[in-house]
Amino acid sequence: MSRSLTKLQMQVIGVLWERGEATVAEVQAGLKPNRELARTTVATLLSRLEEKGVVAHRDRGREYVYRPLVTRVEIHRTMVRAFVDRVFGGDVPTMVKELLGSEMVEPDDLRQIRTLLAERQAELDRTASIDNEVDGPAEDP
Amino acid sequence: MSRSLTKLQMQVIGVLWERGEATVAEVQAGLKPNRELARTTVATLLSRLEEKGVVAHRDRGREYVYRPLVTRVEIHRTMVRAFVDRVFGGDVPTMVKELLGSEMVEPDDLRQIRTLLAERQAELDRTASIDNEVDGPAEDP
DNA sequence: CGCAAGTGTCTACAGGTGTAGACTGGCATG
DNA sequence: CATGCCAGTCTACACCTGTAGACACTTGCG
Repeated sequence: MSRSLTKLQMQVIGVLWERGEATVAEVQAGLKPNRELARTTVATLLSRLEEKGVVAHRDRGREYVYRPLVTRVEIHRTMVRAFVDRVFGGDVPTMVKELLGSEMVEPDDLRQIRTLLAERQAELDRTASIDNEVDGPAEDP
Repeated sequence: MSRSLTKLQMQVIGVLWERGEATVAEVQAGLKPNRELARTTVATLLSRLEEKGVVAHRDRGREYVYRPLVTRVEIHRTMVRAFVDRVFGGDVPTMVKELLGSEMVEPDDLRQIRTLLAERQAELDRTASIDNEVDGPAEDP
């Protein structure tokens, strides 16, 4: 479950993530700044997302109130993984390399990324040292 | 030029990248380990890639020899950019965060990424200091 | 010379996506 | 009660992608 979503689908479920839940009209309004879509179009999109199992609705009077069934982070992870597999054969460092070369990373981004990386590394180091007790020494001289 | 490619399209052009150029039959053979596709299917795929402008062919006797018109790195960059825009609204740090949280990054990957990052930062720092010398406080000469 | 083998072309179809009009039924208001 | 607004449903259509069969043409081989 929780397949990859297209840009438009992301925008639609994005409105739901922002608000917690929303009617078709509210989603349509929430999309407004970016796209002008007919109400029925939004309804179709939501129905299809429901078929895919990523959103659900409940009745409220004569209208439906949709809510997301998957979190943003879940979708993100699924999609990043699929993307890296698809395009880079699962090779994350290569992807990072292209990313850094693509002129879409600002110095400030870089700082943030380094921080994240340090955190993640600390985490892994902790795990690794626990592993070492069981596993024996690593290959690093 | 050089839109995003699907997984299958990546595999097809991947054969061309590997070999420099190839006939339909060669591409079909090159795909073999992964997918069994009819010759006409491969031919269709190549024609469509040609329409998109990412490959071209020349005649050699009665067969076509296809070659890539874009490099792997170009495609990678285009696709990473499109992906980050589509899924993360262009927010690279967020993507990296999800990436690191997605359990697909090994300690060794982490080391490589940190190195890349350091290099890139050094590069940006150089550029920044040059800018400062020329640019000073305001941006208008 | 005639035919098999190999090659490109055309056409087709199913499934997904973006987009929306036409249709239907209920509810509020005059 | 009648009428129109508003919400959901159905149907449709164009375009992209994956897949491939039916055809036509060329050429090497017997």
